[in-house]
Amino acid sequence: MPATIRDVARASGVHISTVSRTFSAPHLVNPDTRNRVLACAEHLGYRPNRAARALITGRTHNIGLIVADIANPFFPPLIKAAESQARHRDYHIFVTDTNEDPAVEEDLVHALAKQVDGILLCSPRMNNSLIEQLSREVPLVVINRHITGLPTVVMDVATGTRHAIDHLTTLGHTHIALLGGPRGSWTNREIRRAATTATRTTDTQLTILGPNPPTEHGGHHQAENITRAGATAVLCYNDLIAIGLIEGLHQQGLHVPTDISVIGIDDITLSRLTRPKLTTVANPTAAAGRAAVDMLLQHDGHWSGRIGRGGLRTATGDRRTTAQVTLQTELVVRDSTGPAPGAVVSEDKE
Amino acid sequence: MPATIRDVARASGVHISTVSRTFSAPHLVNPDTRNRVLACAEHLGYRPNRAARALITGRTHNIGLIVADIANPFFPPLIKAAESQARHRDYHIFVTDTNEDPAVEEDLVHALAKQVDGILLCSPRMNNSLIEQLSREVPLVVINRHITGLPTVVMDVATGTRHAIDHLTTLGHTHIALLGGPRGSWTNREIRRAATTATRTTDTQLTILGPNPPTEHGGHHQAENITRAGATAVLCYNDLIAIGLIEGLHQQGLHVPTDISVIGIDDITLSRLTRPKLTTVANPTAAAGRAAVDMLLQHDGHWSGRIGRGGLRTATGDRRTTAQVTLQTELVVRDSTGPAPGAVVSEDKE
DNA sequence: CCAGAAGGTGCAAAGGTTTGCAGCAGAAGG
DNA sequence: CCTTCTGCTGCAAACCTTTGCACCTTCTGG
Repeated sequence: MPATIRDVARASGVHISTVSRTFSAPHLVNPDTRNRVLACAEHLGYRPNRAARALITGRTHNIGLIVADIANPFFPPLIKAAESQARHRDYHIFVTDTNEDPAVEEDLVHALAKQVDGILLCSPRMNNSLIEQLSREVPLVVINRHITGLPTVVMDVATGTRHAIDHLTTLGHTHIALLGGPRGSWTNREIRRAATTATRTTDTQLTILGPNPPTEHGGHHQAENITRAGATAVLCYNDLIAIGLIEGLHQQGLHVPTDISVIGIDDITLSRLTRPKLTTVANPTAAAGRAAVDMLLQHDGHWSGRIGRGGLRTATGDRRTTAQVTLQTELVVRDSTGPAPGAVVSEDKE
Repeated sequence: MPATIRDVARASGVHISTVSRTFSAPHLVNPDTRNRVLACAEHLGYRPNRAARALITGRTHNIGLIVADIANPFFPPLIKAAESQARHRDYHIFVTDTNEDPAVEEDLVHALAKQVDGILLCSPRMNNSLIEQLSREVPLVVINRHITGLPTVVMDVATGTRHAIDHLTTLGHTHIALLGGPRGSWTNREIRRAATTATRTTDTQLTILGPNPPTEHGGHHQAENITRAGATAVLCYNDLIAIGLIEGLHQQGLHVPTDISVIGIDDITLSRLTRPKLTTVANPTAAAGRAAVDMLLQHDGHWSGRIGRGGLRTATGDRRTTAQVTLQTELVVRDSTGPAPGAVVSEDKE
């Protein structure tokens, strides 16, 4: 039933190769012929069969996107941006979910490898050497993790963390807690490192609690430990944890920000809708999604140089130039942070 | 570089057809041979080329999923469930986003048609006749819309609406406002119809305001109109609108639920995290995602009956039996609803 | 001991497209 | 008028897999 290139060829009185060229290399065919072919194709409802095209070109025009948890509100904006960017370049995106499981990650890379031109690996939980190995099997762009020698897109969460700590110390907080994220997260390590460094210079005490699952439950469970530790301010691995924490503190009868200040990281939509509105380090997730797609496709352009008949893919040893993109974060001060209880803060806001 | 069926055949000393059968019809090949082949395949890192397979079988083992807005928190749980269900059946999912634009919907169906075995059309905004027409080009399962003659998965939002209205009238509310959703939404029409019917039997006044975009802004903007109308309770098209509305009311100095009650629909995760926690009609979105995948794949099974050599797809006129699934909704009472101001309610709660 | 079945394997065509090469016509240059 | 070039088109192989059919061997039952 579906019209093939052959039907179009017959209808327009040309050879199938001419039809093929009309679509994949229009400049090679006479304008008159081209228009005739296009008219016939339109009329027959012809659409190129991507499987057949993929079979011979070796390019599927598909991209894989692997995320830890689609339902985690951090990811949808990224997915959305990536999908949109890809579509503009005539690519489609497979989205898959690993349930935060490193083993599933590896399986998925393999499963997708043969039917995509490249994979966007988002906030991976597996270790670097495995990622490097996988990147030899299929073009990979890693998001939210820096790996030397691989194309990566990361957010400058270290600077964001520093700003957050500064913000808190300025408000007079001298004992800050850090609620860490999941094991295996590069971002988590960055935050811990940055927080440790930032508090060393001042007289601030830092209490680190974790790892925690990156969900509101993760934050909720730690509420007691926070108060027990005596911190007056908390920086959280992400907004979800922060929101769960606020909820937990609230149940203990503590008020945010009067009794205790809370800062999240990410700036998911949700953070503007809770009460109090969350102070947070905004991550440009949409930009990250777009950048990753661009990097993958730009690379893909490089790779697409055919080496003679059938030389569809480059040799594995190919050392291509890898780009590393770092995106800026921004501290967004809202209502969940305030002066430390009892602290005297000079509020010269000029 | 990537190993093909031919490499495996050579390595294990059998014909390529035997290798093929080892993977696609294992019971037809001698266990000894099979193991030898599998060992060689494993050793060579062979993975079947899906494009080639798709080319000859006509089945891509891919599913398209078209949603209005990935970033709308209603969808991710559905996407996640669908993806997981599909993966268990060795299918992958293309996710695309229409930005609430009906024209994009149509384009996407066409773009996806040739590289998927079927499409899940989620909360479509286009009209029924167009959907029916598209369903003749590619297997379609429609979610959140009832169309006679097509396989559909809907939530029984009418019953949910009735329960919500009952809940409000029981609390003594006599003037209820309904904040409608976007134009073209089947769910929106259902809610309006059910609300109108439910209020007619009692002495309740119903004020309908809309259409509104299904976002928190949509609700926020209507806050003034609600108070102006004088309603003491509001049922919203979805939780996002409800949350935006509460925010807007709050800015007017009104307190929820003391001054005014608000009910949402969907029960997105967020609804449990706002303050006050939202009373809402819970929709089983994950179940819907799974059901839709099942329906599509079951149908697909039907269709896969090859008619002789190369008869890969059924004729278009094929009148297959279509299933219609309706999932139950549930009223979840939380903190955003309470007695109408001044109303005397008998609180016999045992 | 023979007919027939059953189990396992090989053969080759087919699926829709891309692309290097060859061929052809007409134009440009000498 | 002959060459050379350019612009366009046709030819056919190749991409990798699936599958109907035919063939061969071994086993079963009579």
